[in-house]
Amino acid sequence: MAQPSSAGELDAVRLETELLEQWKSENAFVSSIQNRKDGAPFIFLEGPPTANGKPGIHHVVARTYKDLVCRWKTMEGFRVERKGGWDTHGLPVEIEVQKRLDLMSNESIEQFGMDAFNQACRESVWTYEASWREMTERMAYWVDLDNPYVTLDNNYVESCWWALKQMFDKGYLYRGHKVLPYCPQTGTSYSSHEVALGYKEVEEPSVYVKFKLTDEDASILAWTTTPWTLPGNVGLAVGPEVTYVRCRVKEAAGESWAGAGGADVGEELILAKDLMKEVLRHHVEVIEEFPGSSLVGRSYEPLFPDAVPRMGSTTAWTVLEADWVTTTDGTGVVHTAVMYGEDDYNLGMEAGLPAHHTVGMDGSFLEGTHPELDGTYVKDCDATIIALLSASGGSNGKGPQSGLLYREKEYAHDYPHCWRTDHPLLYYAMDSWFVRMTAVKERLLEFNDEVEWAPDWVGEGRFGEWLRNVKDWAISRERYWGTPLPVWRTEDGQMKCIGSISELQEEVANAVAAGFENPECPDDVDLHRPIVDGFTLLSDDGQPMHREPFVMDCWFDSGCASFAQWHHPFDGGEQFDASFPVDYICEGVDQTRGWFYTLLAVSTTVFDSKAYKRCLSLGLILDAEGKKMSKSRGNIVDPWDHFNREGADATRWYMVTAGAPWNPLKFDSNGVRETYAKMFLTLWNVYKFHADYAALDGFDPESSSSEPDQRPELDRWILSRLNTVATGYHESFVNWQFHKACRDLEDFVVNDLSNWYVRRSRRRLWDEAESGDKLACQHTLHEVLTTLCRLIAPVSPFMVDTIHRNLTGLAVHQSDWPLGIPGTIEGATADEWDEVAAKATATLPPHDPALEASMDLVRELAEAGRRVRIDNNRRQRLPCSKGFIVAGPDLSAFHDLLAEELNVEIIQVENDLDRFQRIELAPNFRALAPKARANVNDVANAIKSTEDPVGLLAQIDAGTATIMDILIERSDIEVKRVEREGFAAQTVEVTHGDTTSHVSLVLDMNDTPELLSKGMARDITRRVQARRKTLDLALEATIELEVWMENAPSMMAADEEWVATETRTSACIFHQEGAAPPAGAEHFEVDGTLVYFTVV
RNA sequence: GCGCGGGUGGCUUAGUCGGUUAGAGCACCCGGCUGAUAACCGGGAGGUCGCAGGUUCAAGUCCUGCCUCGCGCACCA
Repeated sequence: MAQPSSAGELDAVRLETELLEQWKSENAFVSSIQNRKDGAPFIFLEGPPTANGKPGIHHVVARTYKDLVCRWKTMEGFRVERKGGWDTHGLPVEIEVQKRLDLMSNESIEQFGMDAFNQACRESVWTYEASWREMTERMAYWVDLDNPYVTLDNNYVESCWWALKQMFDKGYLYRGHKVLPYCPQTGTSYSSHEVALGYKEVEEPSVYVKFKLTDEDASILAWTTTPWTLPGNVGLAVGPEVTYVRCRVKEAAGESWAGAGGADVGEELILAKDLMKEVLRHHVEVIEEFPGSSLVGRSYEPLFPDAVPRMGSTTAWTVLEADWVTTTDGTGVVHTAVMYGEDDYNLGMEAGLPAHHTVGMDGSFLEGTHPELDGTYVKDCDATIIALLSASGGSNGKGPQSGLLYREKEYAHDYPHCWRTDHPLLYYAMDSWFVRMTAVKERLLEFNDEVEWAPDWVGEGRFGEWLRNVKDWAISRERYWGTPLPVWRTEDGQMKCIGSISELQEEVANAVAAGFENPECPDDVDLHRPIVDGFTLLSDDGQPMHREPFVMDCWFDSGCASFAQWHHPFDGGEQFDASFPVDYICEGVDQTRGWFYTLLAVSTTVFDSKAYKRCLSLGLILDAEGKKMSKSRGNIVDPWDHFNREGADATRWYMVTAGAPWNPLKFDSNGVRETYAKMFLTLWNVYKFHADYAALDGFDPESSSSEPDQRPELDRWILSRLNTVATGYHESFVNWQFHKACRDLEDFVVNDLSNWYVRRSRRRLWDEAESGDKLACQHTLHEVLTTLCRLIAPVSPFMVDTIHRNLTGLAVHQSDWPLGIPGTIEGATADEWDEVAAKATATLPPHDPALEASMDLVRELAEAGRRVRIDNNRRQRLPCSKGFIVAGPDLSAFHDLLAEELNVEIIQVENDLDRFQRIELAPNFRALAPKARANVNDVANAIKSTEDPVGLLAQIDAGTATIMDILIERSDIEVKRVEREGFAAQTVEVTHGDTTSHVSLVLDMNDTPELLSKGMARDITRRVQARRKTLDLALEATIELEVWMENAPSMMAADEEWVATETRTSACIFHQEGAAPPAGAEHFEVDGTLVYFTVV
């Protein structure tokens, strides 16, 4: 049944695309889960991507890490359901549509019709869905895209509403103001991400303004870069610890005064002491110094008396203290306009300043601010404001003769601009809804502590830092396309939060009964705007309630994914209970403040629980130059470039081995190429070697057997290596060190398996007769390859499936993890690796560390042999009569192998170490340093450079060795044995546990006629073989060979015979020395011998 | 500005508790080996381990400051 067929040449792309078809027809993904239907659940939650952009290689990276963990856990016996998801709301979608329909302001959207606009958004979301699906399938990310959760679905929205109502009922939801960057042209406020897109350096007038104290003839100086906020001024902030001075102007300013403003001689000004030089342009005398705290409470004249009503505030137009005030720029006094700065707003709320707008949503001054300003766009008012302040007496008529402006100064700084219209943004206090995250801060921190973060510093550091500074979450957006905020409100502020469709229907019915007209509210009412805006509800005291006209931050949507994907609590109770909190999530580190946070924020406020147990936070993907990949930079790598060239296996393997998952990955296309050539081509060729012979011989692993402990050392060695590598691989997986796991495994495939085991085993399979040795090799290859396939499968799922199927008849993705399947054990949980259960089900071959160590040494000696030959100018094919192994462990089991590798007639063990070796002494600094202290270097040099190491060692052993009055003991030194000069030898160091020994290899360089003949035979053979290859002859084809030689050693008959058989000749003639070769004969020269030959 | 993570030959990177010759891969050069694959083996060239101080007998590794890149936060009068 499981008899392998031979493997063809590798065409990775074809292999993968054919396999995709097969998976599809077999429904392989679904059956891989059904296969584990009785397994313990391992819950993965997909972070929903937005499908309104084309997927790039960076998405492939994230999906690889998601996929590999899910596949790995499935193989371990867990049931790993993977529901796909789509994030479909939010500003990015709206902007995309606005661009397409050329609707660049809210006004134009409303003219166009919110209904139609939202419909366009709804459709736009799926623009690239097909691309995503194709990418996802091609890269073999197994996720259920046929039943995904979609944030715009009514069910999903209803769950979000329910969640919000939980918060509302717990008192976490409130209505307030937030100062946001706002574009009056588009009527839109922006998230910080969008603001970051639009920073531009601009030069603007900044002004130093005098605020005249009411109770004395002095003014406090304050600075601002936004003169338009001055009419809104209601306070001045000073640092309580900062030192301020009051100073008097002594003489008029000089000629160099530039711009408006000024001060009268004798006028008194107050500002931070540190900033006098920076700010003042007059000669002044300091009258007094005092801390900021003594200014607090002083009141001053409003600059624009009518602009802001007092509204009962006792603190308006007084000096306030704020610890964030610094003296790095300005005057050390911060002008505070409550509605137009975040600090200002917070301070204003704290101190009870009037919260009153002087600027409308259209960006122009409101009526009543000042006759010369009213109705004008604020950014056009700089000159007017400066002129008003500069007038004698100033804008309020209560200032000094010189006016209220002290100075103006051009100021260059970065300022946010609307990235769509290029207009400067205004920081503007807007009505907004908040979730009181500050109330649950301690819980957030506790839950975060329970999460296993990879890497841990993201949890403790970046995310922990964020949580420690948590602010209330502004969840409302004045937008159209999103989950509507389900809060209805009366004009006098009574509120209702609706948590379900049925509740909405009930409330609508009540309202209708009370006589308020309402549209129909069927079971499948669309929960989007503008439908929901149409409902008028009834307050408890009979007033009409209208919906707060906001949609929610789309991050709120995705933050609800853990339960909204099941339509909890309306449906899917079981699924939810069984899958919350989830076991594993994985996204880019840029989600720290995004999804990682909102998931936790929602679960904490709604369920008082964490949302996920493990979180893998991935590093950013950079291009080959180290620049972040982004659409705007145009440096996005198209994954298909690689899918269509090296294939998804190589692409995925490359991404995992290129670095730790959390490190930034510089995506290098050459790296994918290299991975393909090294890892996958090598693996394929090993497989091909096995499969071709297995097919030829009709090898069937089930109908023959070969006891592992009966197999040759080489087999037992590779099996033991496999055990070691697999164990380490698994260990690294558990520790999230996927890169390390895969690098080590790759090294195993290339070095141990291909370059040693297969190379050393080739001849074993040439045997045409059925031999125990051949069977041993075939069983070994079978075991190694199938185990490798299962280890590699989670990372690169294609080629290994093909191999595994051909060797075993079974799909690799239905098979078990070689280290055990604890997930299938009753009572298992996904929370930790069950050692006992794993051990009971593991299928690894026996581990033999001693054998591995011996083989290591053998390989080192083989390499040493090649080095010896190069140093001594002896070609590799010319045999040596003897090779001596000096010291070291018993390697007699490998002597034959070594003799072949070293091309020597016989290996001998030399017991007289001193015949080929001498000793060297080296200091052991760790032991020596505490004794010798500052003299350690001198002592060390004395030990190193001793003329007579043997004598010194004898003294040390006798306890009589002192250097610089320090008794040198055996533990203070290391004894190294190295080869003696004058021998063709190399010494290698062997570490066995914590002891090191030195083994030398010595080659006998003397020639004999037999050796020369043998060597020549090998050179001829090799040339003829190369010729056969260039002639593209079949392996079993025979040739007729003729050879002519000049200045050759005399050839032994046995060697001529050997050449004849090795090169598969039907006729072979060695001509006498002196016979002339034909003109076209191929020829080569080796060690002074000229050889000609013809192949027919 | 604050926080986190980096900076090691041309490129990508490893480097444990501080231990005296900083290790690999790619690319390059020379040589070898090969019915062994786009492979392999040996050798070579290429490194002020970001800079400057400090601790130490000894620093890529620990400390301080600075430069620089990335990310995040705060963006401020």
